[in-house]
Amino acid sequence: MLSLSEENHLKSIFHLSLNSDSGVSTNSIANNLNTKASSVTEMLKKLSEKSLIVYIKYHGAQLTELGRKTALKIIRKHRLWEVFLVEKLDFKWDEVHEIAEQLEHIQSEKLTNKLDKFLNFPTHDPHGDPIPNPAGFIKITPKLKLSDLGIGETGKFVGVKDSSSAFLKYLDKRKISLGCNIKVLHQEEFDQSLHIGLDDTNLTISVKSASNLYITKI
Amino acid sequence: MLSLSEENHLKSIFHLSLNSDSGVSTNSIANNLNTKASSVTEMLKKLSEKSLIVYIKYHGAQLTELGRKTALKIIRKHRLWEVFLVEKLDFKWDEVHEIAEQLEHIQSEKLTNKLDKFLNFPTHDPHGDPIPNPAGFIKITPKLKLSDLGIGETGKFVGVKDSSSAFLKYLDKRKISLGCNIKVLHQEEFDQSLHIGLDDTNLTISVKSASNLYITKI
DNA sequence: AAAATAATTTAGTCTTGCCTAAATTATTAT
DNA sequence: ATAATAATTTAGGCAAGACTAAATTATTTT
Repeated sequence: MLSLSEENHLKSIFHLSLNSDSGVSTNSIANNLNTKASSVTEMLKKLSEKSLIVYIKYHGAQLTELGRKTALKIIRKHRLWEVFLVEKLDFKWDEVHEIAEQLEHIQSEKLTNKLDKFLNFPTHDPHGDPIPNPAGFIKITPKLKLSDLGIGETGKFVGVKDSSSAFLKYLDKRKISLGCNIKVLHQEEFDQSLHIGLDDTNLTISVKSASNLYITKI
Repeated sequence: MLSLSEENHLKSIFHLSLNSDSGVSTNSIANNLNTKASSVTEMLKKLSEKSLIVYIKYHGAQLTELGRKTALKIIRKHRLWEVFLVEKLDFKWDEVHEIAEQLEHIQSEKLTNKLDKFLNFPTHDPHGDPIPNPAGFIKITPKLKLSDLGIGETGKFVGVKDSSSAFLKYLDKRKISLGCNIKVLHQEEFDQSLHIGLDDTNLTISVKSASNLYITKI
């Protein structure tokens, strides 16, 4: 049985290792968990003791197969609970993260699997992220971006890749807000910029922007 | 924000104070929480600091109004989650306690109230215990006993008051098991013993036994 | 390649919540 | 009413998980 802190470190390492194939640095974990590097170092030693990570001093951590499965089981719970909160309890999909952060630590495989069934075995959470199976297996597919849609298709805007304030202001000015539906109307040939339809307005955005917007197909 | 341990101590004091109108003893709490008296003493000081209990050295603890409300909010969550587990996830009502012990500590009033609504504002949990309202108000009614039923009425057996092994053996021998439906068929005049109908058999039990069986009406 | 800078680890401390053993206070029995 | 027993508290310790400051190792710059 892992402690809450151990679980959070594993999860953090999992998420951070998606954007880098070498070891995950102590600092990035500390930053991710709002804690200090020295605290992370201690935890890395502990997780290493438990064969959940490979930890080489000064060179960060990598999940072992066991660690990866363990992380994915927690992530499975997180995402299932998010689906529950949105689909059954009518939460907005941007309100559920904090609550799911708590629920993901509830220990009961039976509960998780019954919840899965109750939700009719969903494959993705409300942010479009895939839900691992009971054994902690997941097919990692790159998240769908607006630029991946074809002409005529519609997606719901569920997240941003680069969340720099410049980009967020850009979205704000254009009234592109989380949760809104975006239809791809047309693509310019010369610069691949997209003409898109929002609720009632149409506008044009660059490929660069479009590939910064995560969406789920509708 | 209370720690998990603080919440558990409050809950324990609440439950123990139902069976005694003076202060709840240190030892009974320690016993209830599978911990040691000395640990409880420390926690009582802390809860007292926070105005959740009135604690007089060597004379146990009593909940303040604030402490009582706080305990009842936790109990509300516990019982709502139990209803969820049984009604929505198809758990057996005797499997849910341990899981609800974890879920009751999830912090989000919004979640609790949305869950309440989703469950259609249940008034009792699967064991027949009443569910406090959002403000932590509860109408304490003595739990329904088999001896409270009238002739012709049926109840589902949901718990025992005195759980001495003698009594449990008595039940076992008579094949009276948790969850079974019991119909009151007739009452003897001279000793008030009850003729009851189980699934397919009939038998007679004393008033004493009948008032040891908690039930919910059907 | 050495110096400067950044990242990481180590050492030492703190808090929470638990423990055991000893001391103190309440209760019960004679 | 006092002695014996039981309950409770105090004192002192321990492990987990966090922190700061100092020491060490990596990386970057010149």
